[in-house]
Amino acid sequence: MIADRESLLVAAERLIRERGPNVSLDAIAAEAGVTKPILYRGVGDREALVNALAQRLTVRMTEEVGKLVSEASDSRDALHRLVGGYLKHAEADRHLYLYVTLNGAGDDRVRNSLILADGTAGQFAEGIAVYRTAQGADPGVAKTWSYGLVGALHFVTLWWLRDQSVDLEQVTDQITSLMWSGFSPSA
Amino acid sequence: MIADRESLLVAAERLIRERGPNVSLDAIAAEAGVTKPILYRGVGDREALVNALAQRLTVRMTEEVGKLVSEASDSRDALHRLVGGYLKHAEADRHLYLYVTLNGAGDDRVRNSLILADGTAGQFAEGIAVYRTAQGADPGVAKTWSYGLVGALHFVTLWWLRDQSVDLEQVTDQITSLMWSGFSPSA
DNA sequence: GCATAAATCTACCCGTGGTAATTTAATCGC
DNA sequence: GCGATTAAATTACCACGGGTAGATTTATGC
Repeated sequence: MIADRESLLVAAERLIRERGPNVSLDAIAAEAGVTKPILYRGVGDREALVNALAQRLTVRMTEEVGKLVSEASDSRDALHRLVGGYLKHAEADRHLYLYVTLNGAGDDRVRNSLILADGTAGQFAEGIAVYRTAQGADPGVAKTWSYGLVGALHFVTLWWLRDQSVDLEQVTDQITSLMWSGFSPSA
Repeated sequence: MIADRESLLVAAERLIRERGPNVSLDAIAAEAGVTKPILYRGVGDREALVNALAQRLTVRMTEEVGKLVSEASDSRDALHRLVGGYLKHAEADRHLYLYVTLNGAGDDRVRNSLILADGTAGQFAEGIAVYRTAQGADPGVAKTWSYGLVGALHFVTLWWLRDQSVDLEQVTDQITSLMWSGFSPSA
């Protein structure tokens, strides 16, 4: 079995989907039909692996959610589709989503725990800046807002994946409402 | 040196503040002047320790932030004070904040990563439900919103602690604006 | 003062990330 | 085709952290 970077990452994704987010590097290497040092040569250490998987997950989610959003009738509907798409994808790929997002154990805990967020927030920030500029509003909030939105989405996702106490549509509506209109009673 | 639960937790907090969030249970036990099994007898396993520290941190933050909020002139000002107080406390106690919030490595990653959030979100949810009811709005959003707000606050905090690229007041204003008025251009 | 009981500590096990040393495979020269 | 050299992989190991059983000390009762 060949061991280029791509096949290693594919094997990692396959194993995580199948066995859950608690898989060792040994197990991943074995799944790829190689041993640990080869995995290291191909993708680097654990943090590098998580980074790579995060990037791939981000690309897929962005692609899928982007398609949904592009068919939206207006901005609020776009946000609604984004939220729903995010939740749906996280649920469908929950093990991988958890593997990528929950990795606070390294030396630099903050860095690790923001691995997925950094990528996602970057995309958000761009969109927000453009949108705000078009609205004649201050685009300086983009960075802060993007982390806030990603954080909100992420925590609601974790909570929802764990408890599943409400259905997808309801959560989507609720969180969309919060993000769009905020907490103020005017809405 | 005595080794009741309280002194063990105090020692843990002291060591984490001093040495950062990457401290072992061995080191914590040593700081308390005892050994690991005693630490286990007093507070339980690692998850129990994190839980206990999370609860203590939550109590302190709630107390401090609650005082600030109680002096607010209106609801929006209350939210603004809450956000600012949260960020300030997280910065002042950053190591402990990181230790408590970034613990996704156990068997149940989701559970661990929501340890602080569950407590905080619970408090939020109560307040939200009351507030919404008073406004004649649906209080059913409380649970979802509370996780969303905590997530937003948490991620902005992590990002801000890491980068410190904007000052506290600015971030506070920005995230308050997002939470209060939302993403919609009407604000 | 001695035996028993209760507390603590030392020593160990296991799993995981990361790497060095050993072995296997492949290439080159003849 | 065959031996020597080089490149590749594998095995074996180390370090470290969480968790616990067994050895040791300290305290209590007679």
